[in-house]
Order: sequence, then structure tokens, then C-alpha cells
Amino acid sequence: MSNLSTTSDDILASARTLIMNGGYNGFSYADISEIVGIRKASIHHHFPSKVDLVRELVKRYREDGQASVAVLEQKVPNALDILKAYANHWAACIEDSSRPYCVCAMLASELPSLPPEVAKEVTAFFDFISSWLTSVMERGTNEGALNLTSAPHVEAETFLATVYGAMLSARAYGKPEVFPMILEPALNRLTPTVSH
Amino acid sequence: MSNLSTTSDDILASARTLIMNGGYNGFSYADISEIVGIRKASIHHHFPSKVDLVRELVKRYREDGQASVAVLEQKVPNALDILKAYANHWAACIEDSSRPYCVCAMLASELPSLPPEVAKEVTAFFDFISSWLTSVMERGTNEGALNLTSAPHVEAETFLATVYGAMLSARAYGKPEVFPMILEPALNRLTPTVSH
DNA sequence: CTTTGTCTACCTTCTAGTAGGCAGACGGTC
DNA sequence: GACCGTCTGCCTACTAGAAGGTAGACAAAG
Repeated sequence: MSNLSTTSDDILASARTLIMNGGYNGFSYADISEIVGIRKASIHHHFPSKVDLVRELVKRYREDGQASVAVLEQKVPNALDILKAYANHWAACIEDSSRPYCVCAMLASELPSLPPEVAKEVTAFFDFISSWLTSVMERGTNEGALNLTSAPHVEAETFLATVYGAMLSARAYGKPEVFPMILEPALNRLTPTVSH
Repeated sequence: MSNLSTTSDDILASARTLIMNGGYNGFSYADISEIVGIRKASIHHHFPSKVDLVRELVKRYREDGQASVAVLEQKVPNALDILKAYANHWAACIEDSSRPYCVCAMLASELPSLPPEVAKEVTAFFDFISSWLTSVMERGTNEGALNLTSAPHVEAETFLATVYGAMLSARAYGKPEVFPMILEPALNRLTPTVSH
């Protein structure tokens, strides 16, 4: 296993945590420097500018998401179970406060004030999640695993908005349990009625 | 009409716009200074510190919201119509990009890194909106104006999450039309079936 | 004659970013 | 195996500008 974490990985990991908490303007190279245990100038060696750093961070965040989704699709055949797994992923992150907020949700809310190179990557992330969820909705309704009341892409956007809205509410109230409280009825609504 | 805008009102108004775009750490006294046409030091005369400024801003934002809600409740008797009016308010703000994002949604996402005095006011805003929406849901289901499938407070949180999630999506995609696209089916779901 | 609102001038700390030095690892040549 | 240049990663030391904030003067209004 050559799974040793490199310094640049450590830098990206600490930046991810910092952005999750305070957004793009809420952290500095000095903050990363303290966490990683390296001097500011050394960070510039790995990522010449802050834009380079965050652009790379979001790019990897999206690529990791794409990889996770691919694994999930292979392991879980049922479309409803996929949506549940996605919701549970965030529920767990919020519950144990390991990653209680999506980096791209944070950056999306700051979009208008973000450097354009970073903004582009953030938009690309949302395009990815959106088209993936749409494909899950389409497949699920075709296979009878999902009960849709609107067009698949509308259901996909609704589900995404519910997840991200619930994430924000959990943070605003400081109550992790708000997330599953909102997601449970949302998933029930998508569950086909078994008996009839 | 003594509705002349004072300097401190101008400061608050420009700060609101700046926070809407880039959050708490995304603006400075220098930015306000440029917009209002006044020196930095003069802003400190009105609001000694940045915390004072934003605390007052959020406090007024909540008070204005409470006043608007009171007017709405008096003018519109039907609970479903109230929810529609609330959704339409945001749809209009997003459409004409006058106030395309809620100040408190912006600040809530930054909550962990916010000065505690500001965080307190933001939390108070969400508590207000939440309890208001819960009361609307309760009244609506009692009067037969709303069709709820979960407990009133769960429906309230779901509705709030949908609105704020849809706001984020509209911003992330740069497409205002995403907001009404998500809200329409959400409101339909709450509409009682007329004939049967 | 005090209060209010503005100004200029300044301070300290933090910001992203740069210049240049130094030590060790890598790879090739004799 | 000894020698040699290059490359990598980190360092100290520095810069210019922006951040939030202060001191004190001034003018107008009550």
C-alpha cells in the first residue's frame, strides 16, 4: 500500500475543513500552515496561489464524488436505495461532525464573489450531481423502484434542494437531527406503494 | 413622510448587498466606504466595530421579516396562499436579481466561523421563520387549506429547506428559473385535492 | 457650549505572494 | 563506488497592500 499522505494532500485536506467552516474568504495560508505544521512559503511551493489551491481542491472533490457514485451504482442496484445511501452519507457526516457541510454548497453560496476559475469548478460540480440524480430518477421510475410525481429532472432538483436545504437548517439550528427529520418524509414520498 | 434615508441606513443597505454576495468575510469597511461615499472612519462613528454593524443588520432583517409576516397574515387569510406569497417573494427577488439570496442563509452557512454575537442573531432569525411556518402549517391543516402528510413542524422544516435549497441551486446554476421549477411541485403537494 | 457627523492621519495586524538559500534525493557518467 | 548536476521540498526573510480600528481636529446645528 503506497497510501502515504503527501504534504500537498495534507494541505488540501486542511483547506477543505477550513472552507467547510468559513468559506473561501474565511481562511488563509497562515491557518493551513498551523494545521499542517509547515511554513506559509512552503504552501506556495505546492500551490502558487490561493486560486490554484481551491481550484484543485474542488476539482478533486468532484472527481472523488464521481468515483464514489460509480462504486455506489455498482454495489446498489435499486434506485431508491441509492438515494437513501446518498442521504445517509450526509446524515452520518453531519451527525459525527466530521464533514458537517458540503464544500461546494459553501462555495456556491459565495459564487458571485469567487474568482472565476474557482466558480467554474463549483458550477461543474453541481452539473455533475444534477445529471447523476436525474439519471437515478429516470432509471428508478422505469424500473418501478421510484414513485415520481414530476419529470425526472424536476424530481432530481427537488431532491438536491431538499438535501442541501436540510444541511443548511441542521447547521443554522445547530441540531444534526433536523437533517434526517427532513429527509425521511422526502424519501417516503419517492417510495412506491408496495401493497394496494 | 420622514422617510429620508439616513447615512446609517445607507451603510446597512450596502452591507446587506455585500453580505448577500460574499458573506461576512467577503466585504470590508473600505467596500462600504466606496458605495456610500464616506470615509472608513465615519462608518466607525455609526458602527464602532464590524460585529456591531452586522449584528444590527441581522437584527433589523429579522424585525423587518416579522413585520412583513404580520402584514401578510392580515391581508391573506388562506394558509396555502401565504406559502405561495412567501415563495413568490423569493422568486421575484431571484428573478430580477435585486436580492437574489437571503442574508441569513449566507450567514448561516458561515455560522461556525462567525463572531458569536452575530451567530446568535442568525440563529434567532431561523427560529423565527421556523416557528412562523409551523404555525401556518398548523392553521392550514385545521382549516383544510393545506394537505399535510407529516407533522406540521416537519412540513415547516421541509418547506423551509426546499426554499433555501432552491435558492442555492438557482445561484449555483446561475439559472433563476430553477427556483420556481422546484417550488411549484412542492406547493402542489401541499394543495388539498378539490374534487374527489 | 455641547453634540453630531465628518474628515485626515495614523496604527497594528493580517493578507497573499516573492526572493533566495540550503539540504537531501535522484540519475547518470567516469 | 565516487563524482556531479539537477530537482524537490522546505526554510528564513521580506514586500506591498488591505484589514479593522483609533486619535484628534473641524464645522455645523441645537
